Amino acid sequence: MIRRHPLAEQAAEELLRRIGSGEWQLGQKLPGETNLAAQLGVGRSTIREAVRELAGRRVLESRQGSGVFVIAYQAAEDWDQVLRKADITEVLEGRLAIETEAARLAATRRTPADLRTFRYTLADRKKASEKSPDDWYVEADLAFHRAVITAAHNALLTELFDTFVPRIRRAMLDMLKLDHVHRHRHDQAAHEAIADAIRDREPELAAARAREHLSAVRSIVS
Amino acid sequence: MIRRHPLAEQAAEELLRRIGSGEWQLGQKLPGETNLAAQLGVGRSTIREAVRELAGRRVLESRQGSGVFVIAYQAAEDWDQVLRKADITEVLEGRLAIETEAARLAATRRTPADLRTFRYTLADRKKASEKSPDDWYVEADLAFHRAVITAAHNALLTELFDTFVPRIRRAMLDMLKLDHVHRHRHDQAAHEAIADAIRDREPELAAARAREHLSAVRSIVS
DNA sequence: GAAACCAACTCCTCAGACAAGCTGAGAACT
DNA sequence: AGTTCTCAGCTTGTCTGAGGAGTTGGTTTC
Repeated sequence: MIRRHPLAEQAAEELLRRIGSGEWQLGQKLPGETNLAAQLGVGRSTIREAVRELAGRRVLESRQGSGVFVIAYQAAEDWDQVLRKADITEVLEGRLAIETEAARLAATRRTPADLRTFRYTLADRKKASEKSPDDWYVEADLAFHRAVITAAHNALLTELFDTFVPRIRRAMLDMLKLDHVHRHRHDQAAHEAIADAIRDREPELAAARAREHLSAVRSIVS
Repeated sequence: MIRRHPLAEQAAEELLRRIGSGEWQLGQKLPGETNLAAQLGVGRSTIREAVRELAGRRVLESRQGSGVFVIAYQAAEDWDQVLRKADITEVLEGRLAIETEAARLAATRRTPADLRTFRYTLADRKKASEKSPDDWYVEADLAFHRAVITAAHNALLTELFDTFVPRIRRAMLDMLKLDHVHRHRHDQAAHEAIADAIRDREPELAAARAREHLSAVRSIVS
């Protein structure tokens, strides 16, 4: 049998499996390290590393002198993982939800500094849309969109967007390889229109324009 | 309660700090175990546990015979943690974004089964709104809102909502302790109106009603 | 030039020793 | 009796030395 994973990783998986199966309840203590090592047939330091790995994932917590305790039944949703596998259409719909609302909020909360950022990022985006490599263009586009989110002054929305960014970036790069047409034309104008609506404090207009733009993107990929 | 950090945890934090500061770039190799141990003034097994912890958090990856590599600049956002600390107003704005869009999508995608779920959950909610304890009422309310999200048939939005649920639940319970007035009156009607708009395939109406309802909730807490 | 070889690196695992901290039972005290 | 003190025996924390196993890059060999 080929061992693809180190013993410590296998031990961590085994512990996670047993926790999931209800062998140890929430808040309960696991058997001691020496005991576990004997049970799984590995050395004590191997068990320690397995426990440490699950501690990093916030499933276990070890207290010196007391023991190792279960603090969560399952690893917290790894959004990176979820997003990596998610259908790009679903991600775009999530993004649409967040960004539309962010545009609406931004129209009432934007500061002069936000407007300055809009100008800079839009200028960058225009330059990049002309003859830069794809990844520059994508970064410039994302920078503007992030500026819109930031202007909503809601840290939760910003973090949500940042979580989505890697997935969106990959999807955009894939898209650009297939379809170079839509890169130049009305796109820059659509972005400027969103910024204008936010600048003019028009929540509904900003939201509508953001929705329209992202709906267009969604209809390209689906 | 004071909490001492074991050396291995401190070492993990130090490594994370150095990675964040750009000392080692993405994909780059860290110095060897013996080297790092000497640098931080700890034993080799301590370094190994620190690395294992960061591996559990998907920041590092160690390959036997090759070395330890950086695979992410920062630990994936622990959303449980983020939400626990987040301002409830921000969470409600996030929920508003997701749920409004979900209502819109649901109006075009809802199945007969979804409509049945609406009827059941609305009936439960009505019953619970009359004389059940607070936590029943909250669960019944959340069940209906989850049904709306589910009817959008977008797994990402559903997972997003589920991530928010614990935080929303706590906030609702806190709210009900302060203000028992708004529990009965127009609330049930507002929920039924959302369900009706989805049933009648009216995306804009469904979205508007969801927005209105959640805006009302937000204005109560802020 | 290409394949085989090898040495020097890396992480992986184990065992043993001791330190540090917690817990509960019993002794000592009030 | 009730409270506090003490300590033995458990726990995890840390270090070290010894090999095992895999990777890498240079050297030798053909």
